[in-house]
Amino acid sequence: MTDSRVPSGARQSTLRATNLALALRAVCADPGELSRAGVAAALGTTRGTATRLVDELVAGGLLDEVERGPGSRRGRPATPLAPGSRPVGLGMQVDAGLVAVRVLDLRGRVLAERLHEEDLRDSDPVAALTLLGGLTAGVLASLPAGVRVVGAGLALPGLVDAGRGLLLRAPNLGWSEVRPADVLAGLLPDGPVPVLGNEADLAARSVAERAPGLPGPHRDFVYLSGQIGIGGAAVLAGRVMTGSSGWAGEIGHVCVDPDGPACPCGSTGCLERYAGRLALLSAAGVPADAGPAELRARSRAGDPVADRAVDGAARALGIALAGVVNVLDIPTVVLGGHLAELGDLLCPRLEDHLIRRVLSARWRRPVVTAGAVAPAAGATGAALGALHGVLEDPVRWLPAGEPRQPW
Amino acid sequence: MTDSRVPSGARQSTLRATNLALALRAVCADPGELSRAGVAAALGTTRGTATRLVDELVAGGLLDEVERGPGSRRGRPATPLAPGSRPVGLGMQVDAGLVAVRVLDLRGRVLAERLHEEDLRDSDPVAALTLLGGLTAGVLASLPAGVRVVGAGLALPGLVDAGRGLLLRAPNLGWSEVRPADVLAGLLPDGPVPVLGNEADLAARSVAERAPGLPGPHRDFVYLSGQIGIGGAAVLAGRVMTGSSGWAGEIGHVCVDPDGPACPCGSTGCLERYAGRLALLSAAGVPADAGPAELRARSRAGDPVADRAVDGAARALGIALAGVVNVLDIPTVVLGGHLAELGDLLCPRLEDHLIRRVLSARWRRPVVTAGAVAPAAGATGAALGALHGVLEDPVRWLPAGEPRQPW
DNA sequence: CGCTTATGTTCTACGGCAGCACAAAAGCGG
DNA sequence: CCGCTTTTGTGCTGCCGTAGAACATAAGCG
Repeated sequence: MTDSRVPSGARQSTLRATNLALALRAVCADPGELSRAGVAAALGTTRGTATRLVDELVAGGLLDEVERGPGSRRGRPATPLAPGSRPVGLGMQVDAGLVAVRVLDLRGRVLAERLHEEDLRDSDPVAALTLLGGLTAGVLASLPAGVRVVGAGLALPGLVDAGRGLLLRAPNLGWSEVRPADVLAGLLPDGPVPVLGNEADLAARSVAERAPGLPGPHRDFVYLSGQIGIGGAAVLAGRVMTGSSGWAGEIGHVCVDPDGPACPCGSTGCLERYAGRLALLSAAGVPADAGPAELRARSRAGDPVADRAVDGAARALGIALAGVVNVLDIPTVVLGGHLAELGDLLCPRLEDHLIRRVLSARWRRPVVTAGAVAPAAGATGAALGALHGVLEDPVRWLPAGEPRQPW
Repeated sequence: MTDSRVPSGARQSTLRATNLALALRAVCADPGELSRAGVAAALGTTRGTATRLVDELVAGGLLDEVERGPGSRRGRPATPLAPGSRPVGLGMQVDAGLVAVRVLDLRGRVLAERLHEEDLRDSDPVAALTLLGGLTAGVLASLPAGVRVVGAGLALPGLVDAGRGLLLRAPNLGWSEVRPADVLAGLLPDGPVPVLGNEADLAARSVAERAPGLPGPHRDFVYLSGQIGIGGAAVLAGRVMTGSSGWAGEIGHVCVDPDGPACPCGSTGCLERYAGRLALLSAAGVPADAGPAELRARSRAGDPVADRAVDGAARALGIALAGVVNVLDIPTVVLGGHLAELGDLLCPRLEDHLIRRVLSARWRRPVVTAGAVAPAAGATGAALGALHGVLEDPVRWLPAGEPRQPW
């Protein structure tokens, strides 16, 4: 007997499951544009087969037949399909500055949300999670009848062990070895246990897709989440690379200068010491509570101290990101959080650094853009992640779907 | 009309193709250990189905029925299966110091090889490739009758555009915009066009698997190829991450010290300036033609200059690798080339640096090991890559297999 | 108002796997 | 030595899912 892992063989039912998933994904990638015939064309099957698949998905609520627009082509009019509106995903987030809950449906529409700003640095985990639980209970109670929560996710700014549902360490919250489900369980109605995820990974996911299966503006990019620290995530072919334990993306602790200042993490010259929110504001002489907007205003007004601080951050970001791009070959960078707020100042300078330091820049020019400045992007990503369970295995969510393997 | 890419739907023949591939992979992962019944168990199918699949693969030469050993269990003795010995992959390599050709079969056995050492720095591409073509023609002519070359690969130390068959730039060879197939085509018998690949990526592949589908000692690791420069590759779940254009892994040009020496690449303080073969030897005061073995001997004999050079290289490698591990979460490093030769000196020091600088080291300790010091690992990886085509789509290589889509 | 065109549905045919029964080839025990 | 047990390998039938084609449906067009 050996330990080699070979996935189990495909049977007839696998075929149906695969095609159901493909049909669903095809509609999700093109909401409202595809009919049964369109699905058939997209999958390369006959219309007969597509009809069978779509009918089953419609019956299970995973697809909706929607009203057709005023399009007037020849022939029998098609019945446009859209992702079902009943399955919804629950996304939650706890960050150093806010607690957030957001509910999305398969079309990426926000059905309900609640944000609560509060300084949670060095906070008590139980208190903060109790607050989150209360917000979540309220949001869930406000949902229209008939929706079905298919999954839940919780974005946290730290190292997470998703398998065991354990937050190992979140420096900016001051939390260690916290198991959020223990606190949330008592506050929420019976439902899916939230899957833990890293805030930057999930925020990146919200950039990679606008709705489950609906690609966003970029498919391959490095995301930089400027919170108090600097998190990151690499997205390749629309998939967030989480590494072998889910701890990938700690760009904030890439060494930018070995002789630089010490970092609480034990290393020296970490990127965060130069481009983290607090480090950047203090280098610019901007009070911490004034925020990046003030820094941006001062720099644009010609304040040399502020501008030098931005320069320093751009240089540090350039060194770290050049390393990342050299190693990963993903020459597109999307800035988030406070870095996005400084986008017009940072992007061109960052591009200059990257062009100089990236080996392949001559053949493919690196591009740096600022992402949308949306609050609690992690919660959106967590909800998207929850909904992805439906796209990956639609059979589980159809009436006849057994919970899992029957034996 | 949209541009969304949804893979085409699965039909009955897809099922068979999938199961053929799974059966083949199961045997490759456990050569000589699985019978038809074992394949059935591995795939979770019935023995009847497994028989059908295996018979087809045996008829096509992709599997062999081998003699059974002296195992004496109860019941009817099984017929052990092994990957077929007729399909072979051709691997070639051009490096700054050698030209190599190697032929592997599906069991990972070397059927033939030829190595030729020569200083090819700033060489003429046509001359070098003509030399390679001659070696290859000789190797192919020496192959036993009945083998079938299923693919070919060429490992090159530089940036490669595999899609267009173009070597963009190989600094240490002094080559730019070279199309090797143009030279090789006239020298080789009609056969598969060699697929270009980066030397480090392919060397990493030869660490990741000992034969096609047979996992090597590590599944997740960062490989560092110490040639004249320093190439690298990240392997996750046994798959080499080549990035969006295939240019990933340029660890040699990660910035280790922004105030460090200028690099011909345009950046400053690149890792190669500290730990590249020539930089390291010259810092240690060892003549370039003496090589890493001499450096190792001096350091172990207590030569302070040599030891300080090793320290400097370890420090630079530590800074760069800590960044890579922080970003990718792959806390296993395998050293190759001249770095492997210095393994006993470098590994412990490198681990110390990583433990200090890697954020997740507390939960998962980074490990640095030296890989086997095998010459022309890139050629082996190229041959493995060529053979992988068989594992991915066995139907193409079976008698009834049409070239591709019939329409 | 009939023709054209595209969509959606229904029916039969075919291919592939599951499940079962059975044949084959060994060891075990009297 | 022979029958029993055990495991492997091979047929056979039935079920399931898709392909392909014919047909029904619902529009626009002249």
